[in-house]
Amino acid sequence: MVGVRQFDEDEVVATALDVFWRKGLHDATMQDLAAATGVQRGSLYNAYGDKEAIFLRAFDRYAEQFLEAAGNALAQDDAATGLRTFFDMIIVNMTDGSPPRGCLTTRTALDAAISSADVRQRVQGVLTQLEQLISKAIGTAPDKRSAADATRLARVIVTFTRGLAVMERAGYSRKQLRDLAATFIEAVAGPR
Amino acid sequence: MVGVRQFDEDEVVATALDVFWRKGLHDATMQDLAAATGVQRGSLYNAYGDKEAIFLRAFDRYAEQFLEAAGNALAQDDAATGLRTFFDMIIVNMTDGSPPRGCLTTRTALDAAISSADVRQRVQGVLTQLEQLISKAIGTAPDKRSAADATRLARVIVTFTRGLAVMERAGYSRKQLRDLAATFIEAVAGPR
DNA sequence: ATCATTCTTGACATTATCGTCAAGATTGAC
DNA sequence: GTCAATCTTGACGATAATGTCAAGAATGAT
Repeated sequence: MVGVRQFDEDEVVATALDVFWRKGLHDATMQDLAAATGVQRGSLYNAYGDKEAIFLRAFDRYAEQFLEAAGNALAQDDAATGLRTFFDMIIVNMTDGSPPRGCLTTRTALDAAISSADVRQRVQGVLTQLEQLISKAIGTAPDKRSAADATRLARVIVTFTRGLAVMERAGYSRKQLRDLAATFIEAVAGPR
Repeated sequence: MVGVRQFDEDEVVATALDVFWRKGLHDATMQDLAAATGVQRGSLYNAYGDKEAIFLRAFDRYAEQFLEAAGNALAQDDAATGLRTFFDMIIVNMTDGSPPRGCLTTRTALDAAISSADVRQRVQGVLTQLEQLISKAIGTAPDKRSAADATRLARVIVTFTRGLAVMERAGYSRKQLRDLAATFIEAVAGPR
């Protein structure tokens, strides 16, 4: 390698993630990314090709962090406790920052119609993996749910987390989201 | 009135609704609206002011239709049957068209960060009214749920419908959404 | 120390959208 | 039939974003 890259790629991707999280894939511009990272537009084009390529890297980083956090939260002896911890985690995740950034996966999913197949695939990937994590967590509960039931219920839970993300965008507070999650858990996992 | 408007306002708003539903507030352009309605851009500006004003009219139309349909669906003797009919309705609503248009309220909510207070208010209005419709429907169920419980549960149900809208955008089919809704209803309203 | 390679920079061309406006067309009222 | 008010039309200017490129800067390899 001769003319060497003048910026730290990891740092750029991390900063880009922050920009995309706050503005969304569609609304974040290359100028936004250039300003936030301190790397000129031309250099970003040279290094990555286009905006979407940067987004994919940033999103992969996000997905990895998110799924790891979800897995950790769900890893409790008691499945119900795991679910509560998990919901706490995702609610903090989407209400963090000022103003709150919301859920990047959900925001990206809603842009799906105008996004590439690559982007859609990443979104589906996160949802599928999340479903599997949840299914595994509730499937190993002491009350021995059937595998089929666990899968179906896990998908319902994933769907509800998406609903929370929408409610957050609609203006619901962290406290209201927690109330919602508590009611949901009680209704779904409680009486059994 | 002297120089009279050359187009049918109702028709224009209806067509605009279709455009916004397919493309979203953000992505639909005045050119799109002009092309779809057959009314020149300049005339639209003259008649309505700007894109958002047209959107608000279209959205009001949508909200009215949607809430009426929801109310009808929920109006069943049995609350559980009402819920099932209601979920059928919203799933058809969001998977209709080719390609499916998704849920306009949800899509608009996700644009909330970049929308005006007026737009945000409409979204909240739809969600609030929907919550009240549902609360009323399940609150009058024979098993005499407490009013507080009905409100909380209604909000959970609204949240789940938002989740379904996201899942639709993520690529889930009408059939998959129906499965999800059935599992949800069974888990929440079934065992009691 | 020099070279060849890669990165960086700033400018450029292109495309798209917005909102405005003056000139012309239309039409209800008289 | 004429008039005045309103609508329509097409062009205009401004702004913003995209992606490309040639010239210059930087640096690892020799």
